[in-house]
Amino acid sequence: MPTDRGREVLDFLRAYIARHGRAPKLREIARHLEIGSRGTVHRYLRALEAEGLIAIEPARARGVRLRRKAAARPFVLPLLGRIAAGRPIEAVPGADEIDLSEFFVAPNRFVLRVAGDSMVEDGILDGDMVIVEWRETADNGAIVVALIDGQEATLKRLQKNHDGSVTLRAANSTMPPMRYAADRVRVQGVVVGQFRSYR
Amino acid sequence: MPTDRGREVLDFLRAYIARHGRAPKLREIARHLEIGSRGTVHRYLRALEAEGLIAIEPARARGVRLRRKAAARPFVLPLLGRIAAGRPIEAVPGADEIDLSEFFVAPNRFVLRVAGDSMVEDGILDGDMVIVEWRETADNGAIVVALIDGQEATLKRLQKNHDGSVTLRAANSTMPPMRYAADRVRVQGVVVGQFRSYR
DNA sequence: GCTGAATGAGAACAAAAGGAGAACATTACA
DNA sequence: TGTAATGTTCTCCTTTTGTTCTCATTCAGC
Repeated sequence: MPTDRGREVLDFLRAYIARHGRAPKLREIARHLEIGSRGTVHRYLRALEAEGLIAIEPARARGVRLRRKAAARPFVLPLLGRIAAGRPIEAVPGADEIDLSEFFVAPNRFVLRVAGDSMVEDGILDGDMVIVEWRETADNGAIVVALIDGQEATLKRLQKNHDGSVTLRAANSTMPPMRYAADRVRVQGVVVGQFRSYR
Repeated sequence: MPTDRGREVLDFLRAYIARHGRAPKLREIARHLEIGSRGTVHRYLRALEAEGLIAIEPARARGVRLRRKAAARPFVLPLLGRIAAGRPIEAVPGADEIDLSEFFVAPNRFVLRVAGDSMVEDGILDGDMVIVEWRETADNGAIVVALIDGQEATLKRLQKNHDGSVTLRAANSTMPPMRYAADRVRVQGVVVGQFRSYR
């Protein structure tokens, strides 16, 4: 059981690691807790290590790792159920919370803000964010970030044709599908998610 | 686990490759990170290769390849920029990463899975998730979870009328707006976000 | 009073992190 | 083919970081 101050150090470690994905430096911990000396901070870290809450890689910058016992609060929201017009909210059995990090966070992903209405019929509106996984191949029908002639980047549905050519389809009936020779189109990533904020 | 500077090199590699389709030159990395020596940059690349995050084709210009293992940060994804049909990805100045936990997670929020097409014209499709903030009041035009007569829960746009009554509008032209006396409608929450997974 | 735990400051040191630049080999390209 | 650009390998340097000390202060409990 850590002391009061030790617990504050641990709380900050959790918050920092959740936010940045790596441990803070001793100086950052000290500044946040208004401690003037790195030596003092280090004493707390050693105490936390002695209790099995963290592991310290000696002499390494940011060499602190949280152990299972001290795992950060998960990135979850309660999932209340399904909502449909005209009926009460239905509870979803067996799924009472949803881990957003499973949906979104994975290696090699990044976010793009969408400009324009080219995917509006797939529910991707101007200003929405899409989560893209960096990949060079994609399945037929996937929404991809494609680079045409090494210059123009677009968000389109991918269709591979039998003759080897590639058709890129917008989800907007005012925009005709475009067909390209295979070597003109390079897939940069596949859209694996989308989100939007109303604030 | 890369050092601070090594991680910045990796972030730049990811952003550059996603944007240009090929790796940068050492001098480009150096200029972006304000490093004066190519030798220093090369040391970072070798460290990243030793950790299995990238592969280097020896002596080749732009001979860096990202490996799948390249680690992402939990809850934080890089924001590469804006994408629009017919133009390269534009960088967004001053916003190079998005903290999804700040975006979505708050103690008074929950997630609902949407069933049906009542909000399809607002880009909320069947099966999408909406993030709802628990509140009893809402601004005009907000998308709300409303309870009608204490029984039916629906997802609709809210419109407060001058006579005190309330109109709930679906975003679907086949569904007519419905008008209710104020005491029949109770706002349960306001939609603050929406997301979708393509897996 | 006395004691011990908790907390803090700061000095001193070794190692890591970060950088500059020279020198050379190889590649890219007009 | 020849020249500039690029990648690669060094060594030397400064700053930052982690680490280990000692000393001081406060406070609770006996």
